[in-house]
Formats: sequence, C-alpha cells, structure tokens
Amino acid sequence: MAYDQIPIGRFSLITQLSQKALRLYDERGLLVPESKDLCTGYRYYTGTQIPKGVSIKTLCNLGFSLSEIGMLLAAKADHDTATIRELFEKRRRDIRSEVARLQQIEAILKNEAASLESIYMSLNEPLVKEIPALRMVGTKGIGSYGETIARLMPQLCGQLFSEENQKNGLKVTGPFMTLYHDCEYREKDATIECAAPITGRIVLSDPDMEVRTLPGGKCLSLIHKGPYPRLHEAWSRIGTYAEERGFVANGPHRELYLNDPCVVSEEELLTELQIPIDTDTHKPST
Amino acid sequence: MAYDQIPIGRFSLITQLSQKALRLYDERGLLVPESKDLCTGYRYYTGTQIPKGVSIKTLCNLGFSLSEIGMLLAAKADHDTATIRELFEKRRRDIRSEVARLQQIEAILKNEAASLESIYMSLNEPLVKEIPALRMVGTKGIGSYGETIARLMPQLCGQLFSEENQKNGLKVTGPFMTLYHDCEYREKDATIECAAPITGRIVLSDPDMEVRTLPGGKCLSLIHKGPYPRLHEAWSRIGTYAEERGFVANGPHRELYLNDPCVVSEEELLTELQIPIDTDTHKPST
DNA sequence: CGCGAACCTTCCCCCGCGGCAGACTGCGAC
DNA sequence: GTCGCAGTCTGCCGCGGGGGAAGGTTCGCG
Repeated sequence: MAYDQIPIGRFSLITQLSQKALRLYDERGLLVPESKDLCTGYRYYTGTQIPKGVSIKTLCNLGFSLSEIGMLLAAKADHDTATIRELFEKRRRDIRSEVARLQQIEAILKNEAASLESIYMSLNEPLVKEIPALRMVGTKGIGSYGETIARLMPQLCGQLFSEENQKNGLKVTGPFMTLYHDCEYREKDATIECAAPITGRIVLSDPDMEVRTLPGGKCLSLIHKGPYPRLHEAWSRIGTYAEERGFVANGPHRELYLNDPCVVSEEELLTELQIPIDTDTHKPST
Repeated sequence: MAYDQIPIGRFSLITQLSQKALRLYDERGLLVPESKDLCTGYRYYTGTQIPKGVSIKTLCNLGFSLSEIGMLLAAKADHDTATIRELFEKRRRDIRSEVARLQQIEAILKNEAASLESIYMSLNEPLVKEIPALRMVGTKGIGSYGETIARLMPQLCGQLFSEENQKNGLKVTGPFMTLYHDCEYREKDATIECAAPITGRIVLSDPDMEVRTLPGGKCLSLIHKGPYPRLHEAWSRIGTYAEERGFVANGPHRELYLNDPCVVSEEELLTELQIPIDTDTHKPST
C-alpha cells in the first residue's frame, strides 16, 4: 500500500508548507525528500513523509525555531521524552515572559494614550549604563542648591564663550552638568560644581575654574522629565533603587541638563541623574 | 547655553542607542545628526537631539517599527495627536492579538506536555485549503462503510500493481482515498469509491474501474489521528464547522489515508477529511 | 510530438541591527 | 610638531524564515 513519488507542489498542498519552506527543510536536513532525481533535481516525497511534514508545520505554528524542531523530531525518533518535555517547557517559559513583556507595554500604551510627551515616564526605571571618561571644565562653589548653580553657570559660560577660547576652537561636547561633592545631603552649604565637557585648548582667566577628566565606567542613570524643583523626587527614586540593589557610589553624583530651559517649557525639561558606581562591589539582590 | 558637536560614540552612550542603530537612523532620516563633516564624514549631534534619541529608544522598546516611529515623530512635530492616538491604538490591538495567540499556544503546550504524539490534536481546527486537480483511478461499490472499503481496496491495489501496469511505469502519486458519493448519510447502502491518484498509462482489466480527474479548488480539511472507527467524530466536527460557517459541499466528501495501517499502530493513524467547497457560495459568519 | 504546467537553481529583498575589516581622523600629551 | 591610540568612517556578510522573480529544464497528458 506504499505510495510515493509525490512532487513538491502536491506535497506542498497536502502539508500546507510552501515549496520554498520545503526546499529549505531539505537543505537543513529537517525533511529530506525520500528520493531526488539526480539528473533533474526533482524532489519526490512519499506518503509516509506527510505526517512528518504536518508535524513540522504544527511545530512552526507553535513558534519553535527550525533547529528546535530538528531536535524535537530527533528526540521523537529516539523516544527521548525528556528532551521533548524540556523543549516544551522552555517554549512555555519563553511564551510566558513574552506575554508578560507585551502586557507591560500594553499597560504603558494604555496609560500614556496618544501622548508622546509623556512616554518619557516609561523611562521611570533607573538603569545601569556605561559612561565614557569626560574631559571637563568646572567651577565649584558652596551654598544652597538653586542659588549656587545660578551663580556658577554664568561664570562657566563666560569662560567657555570668551573670545580667546572661541578663537582657539574650544568646543562644548555634551550637556552642562552639576556635580555634587557631598556624601550626605546638605541644605545650605553643599559643595556644588557646575561643569561642561569640552575638547580643545582652554585658557582660564578665572582661578576658581579647573580642567580635569572625569573617569568613565558604570553608573546608575535615571532621566527625569519636568521642572527642576521636582528633581528631588527623582533623586529619591534612584537613591532607593541603589540602596535596594546594594549599589555604592564611587564618585560625585551628577545632574546632566539634556535640554535648555531657555528653549523648552518647564514641563519639557529633561535631566539625567547619574550615580557613578563600582560594579565589583555591587551586592546583587538575587 | 547651546552645546553641540557630540560625536556618535558619546551620543550612543547618552541615548543608549548603538552606533550601528544611529547610522541606520541617519540613513533612514529618523534622526539625522545636526551636522556632518563633509570631508571626514564624521557625524556630530547636538544636545537638543538627545530627547529625540531617547524618544526613539523608548518607542523601539515599545515595539514600534522604524517607519511607525518616523510617523510618530512627524506627527508629534505637527501636533497631530490623532495620528499618534491611532498608531498607539493599532499597537495596542496588535499586542492584544499577539498575547491571545501566545496564550492559546501556551495552553496547547500545557495540555500536550511532552507529547509530540498528541500535537496533531492541535490541528483540531478545520481549515480551508487549496487542493490540486487529481487524476485518479477508482472503483465504486455499494454497501456499509467498513465492508465495502475492505472489499474495494484490494481490487484497486490489484489493478495498480498488476505486472502490466508496473511495466508501463504507472505511479501512485498520493495517498489512497475514499470518496463518499451520497449527499446524506447512509448506514447500509452507501455509494463508496476507493481511489488512488496516479500518473502514467494505465490498463484496466476490471470493468468497474474508472479513470478520471477530480477537480481541484478549495476544500475544508481536517486531519484526524487515531483508529478508523473513530473517524465519525471528526466527520461530525467538520460537518458542524461547515454548517456554522455556511460552507456548502460541491463534490463528494473524501477521506485520505495519510499513513499505512500495516506500518503504524491504530493510535498513530492519520486520516485527512476533505469537503470540496465553492467559496463563491460561502456565506461568511461575520 | 507538442504544449503548458510544474519543477529546478540562483539571485535579491524584508527587518533591525551585530560584527568584522581596513582605512582615515581627533585629540590629548610629550 | 608629532606620536599614539581611541574614535569614526564605509562596506560587506550574517541572522530567520522565507517571498518573489528570472531563466532554464522536465513532466506528463492528450
């Protein structure tokens, strides 16, 4: 009752696998036609290969990759139920995590509906990132937060954009920032440094200015959107995050001003908070 | 307070977009560096582009394609909230249907755990497929289901594998099948035809045999796994399915025997049920 | 034998990059 | 000025799972 010599087109219609796919499976050794005319190259399948083709189709629909399908079919031929169980479990885990991911996205899209403005909020999570070493010029001062920055920034800009420095081709190569040199929070007499990353030769007329290179490395980063007076909320969040995960700062905290308060409204302001960390001393929570 | 001339490496670290991605976005016009040194080709970004880069990163994480992100950013620039809302809604719909699909798969994997044998059950759903025209030889008989097939099949095989036909190069090009010529179910005196698709010249010594070409076209198809006596369950399912969707048969129902009862056990038997239909007369349920 | 449908291989395309090779450039430091 | 090295450039191949077209052979029915 054996029948055979099913050419690819008919086999394709029977199994619902495209001819392209069948040729691929032949090449990959997944489903090799029972015979192949060496002269014409025609592939001929047999009836007994139909179940295998259907299996492959089904496993494809279940989302297995071709290599996994190869393993599954081999395991089936060996009656190796352990491997089959394992691959099924793996696929289930993958599906569940994918579903969780998609549902999280769905929730974000639901909340932020139609508002590109607010999707920065989905950056809520602090993350560990690499930052490059940075040559910068800065000026330190002691005092309260707002006042000191308001005092130092114009000084800094004055230096950067002085005629002489501009002539020398000095360039500001990144966002302006503030460095907090205190280990603890101080309300009135914080040591604050306003700085800007630069390249080129710089001439300093102000003795309070200093050029140096900030070390690169890992840091915790969080982008905050909104007016500067609400930055403390973000600092609190990133601080809690660091504490929970056992991250320890190994340098001054930084605030990077990603856009310009002269250009965008208060609500549009973006500020990146950075806490340089040493991942070697990181005690993972897991 | 403008700063600029951020080269790609630094910009990549700030936005968490890879250099490769940034070059791609430049090419695609998604995020074109503010200036490009015509001599060296170096890309230089400005601080004001950071928020845009971060937006792109975020939208990527939300699963939008690059072209959708392009549309979203353009819509944002135009304050076209309708388009934004629409794209967000589309993404949500896509996610929901994807989640539903994955959960269905998860359910199947859960039930069929570790059993490749039973995944054919996930083919439970009848489906509409295209079948090719089929040149076949068949022999009809009247009687009850099992008996008649048991009588006709050996006759058919006898013809096919006769010395003369084998010499002429007759080939069986597909599964053996049974055609049911009655419009209604008949227990005892059904008109049953056993047939096999062939190519080549055939000589018929039995006057009851007939060679003809079955028309191709759409059909409803359902693959059944298990012993033949349980086929009626599958016929009942496919019949209900056809009725619900308003499909009308336009030819004899077919049973295709995908594997060989001499080779595999009863539980492994695969049979495909086909009901030829005319999609023009199909009244969709929607 | 003739003709159309089926089949063959080979090539390029999709997405969103990653990785590598080989050449050029920027920039701080001496 | 000039050394050295890190950064940047373009360009090509690859992934997975095929789709689609071009251009050539072959099958198989009548």
